[in-house]
Amino acid sequence: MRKIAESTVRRLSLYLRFLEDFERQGTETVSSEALATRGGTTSAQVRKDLSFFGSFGKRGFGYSVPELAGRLRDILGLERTYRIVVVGAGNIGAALAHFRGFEQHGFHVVSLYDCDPKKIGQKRNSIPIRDQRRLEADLAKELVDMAIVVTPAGAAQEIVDRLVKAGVKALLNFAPIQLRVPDDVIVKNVSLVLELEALSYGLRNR
Amino acid sequence: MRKIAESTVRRLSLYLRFLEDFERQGTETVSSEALATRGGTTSAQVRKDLSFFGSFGKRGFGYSVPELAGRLRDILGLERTYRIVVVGAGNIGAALAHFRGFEQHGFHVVSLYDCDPKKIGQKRNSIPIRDQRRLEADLAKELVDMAIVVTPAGAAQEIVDRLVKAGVKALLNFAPIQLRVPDDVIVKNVSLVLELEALSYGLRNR
DNA sequence: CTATGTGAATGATTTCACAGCT
DNA sequence: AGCTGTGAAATCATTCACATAG
Repeated sequence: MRKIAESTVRRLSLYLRFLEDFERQGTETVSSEALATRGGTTSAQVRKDLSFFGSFGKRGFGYSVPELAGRLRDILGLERTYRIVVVGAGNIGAALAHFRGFEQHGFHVVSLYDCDPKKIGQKRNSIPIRDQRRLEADLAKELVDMAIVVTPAGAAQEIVDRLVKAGVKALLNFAPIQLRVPDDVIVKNVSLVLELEALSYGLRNR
Repeated sequence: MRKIAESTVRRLSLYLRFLEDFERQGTETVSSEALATRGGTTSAQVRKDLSFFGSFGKRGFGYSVPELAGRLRDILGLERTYRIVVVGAGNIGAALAHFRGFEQHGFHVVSLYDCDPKKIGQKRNSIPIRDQRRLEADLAKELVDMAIVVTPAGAAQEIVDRLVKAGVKALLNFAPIQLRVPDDVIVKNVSLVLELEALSYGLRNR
């Protein structure tokens, strides 16, 4: 498959969110223009994004909402569910455990990991908090697809090395460091301070 | 000022993070190559990013760590602190209240807002939870610079309309909807499901 | 001699505009 | 008649490569 831009993939995910809304409200058909307006982009952009993967619409008509949603789920690899662990059961880790959006979209948080003996054995939203030292043993029994890293900065790289060694190929990193991983491991970073700094820049320069 | 790419601004913020590390460990001097390696980019990219704003290095030598950090803070508008409110005192809102990174970087969370009478009046990490209905009255007394929106999807647009009307010009949105705001209001979206879907796409296509 | 700063070249992404289906 | 799908054009971002300053 031809290399697809990160920005395109992110927009596809956004289009899928809109299609889910349309599905819920029973809308049958949608035009590229309608998706564009909703997502703050242009109809040409929507059509171009889709065209990398096939042609899913009917000319003069638009797209079938359920069909396009299905195609996007297929493209994004969402026809299956994913098993996830969250490493770090602090405030953010616990909040992630309670976040319903993950489950609703097929991302199943199977376990939290922490090193605080007071937390180990507890649950958050019925998800168990396990001893971080058991990570390798647990993953060897049943591998997970993705890990969310919400440890302090100092612990993140070591945890990630262990996750990678255990076979995890996709990471969502909240720690404020740039992780070093092999080429076949995908990392996405979430940095709230960085987002606020981008807002700060924006406020100042306009 | 010439229009600067979003991607450049985000990298500047990243460079600043690295410079803060260097400052802490007392490193005096850094090269574009060192910053590049750290951030997974190239030295040419680093120099180009900086060149949009001036020339801060010494040829044959590199950059003074404290000086470059200062310049970046200045460029990003971080020579001051910002007052922030968090709307929605659910799990994520509470986690944000406990997040030390905000305060450390000059983003001061002054208040949480919620509509649940059981939560109103409580505190999270000594930040008060106030009645959402008081938003306008409070902001009229003392305006905030930014708001973080962590309400359910259904409530987000209405809250944002009120924040905008009250004069807030910068929003960080966690709600899974595309917000409609006037042109002079900046919005950055954080969508964890979108990040996981991007990981899903990545896992499948390599 | 070393590492910056920067035009010029290359590469990537978005927009345009219209032919082609339905 | 209307909206998609798509090459071609335009714009935007990154990389190259080297003159220049310390």
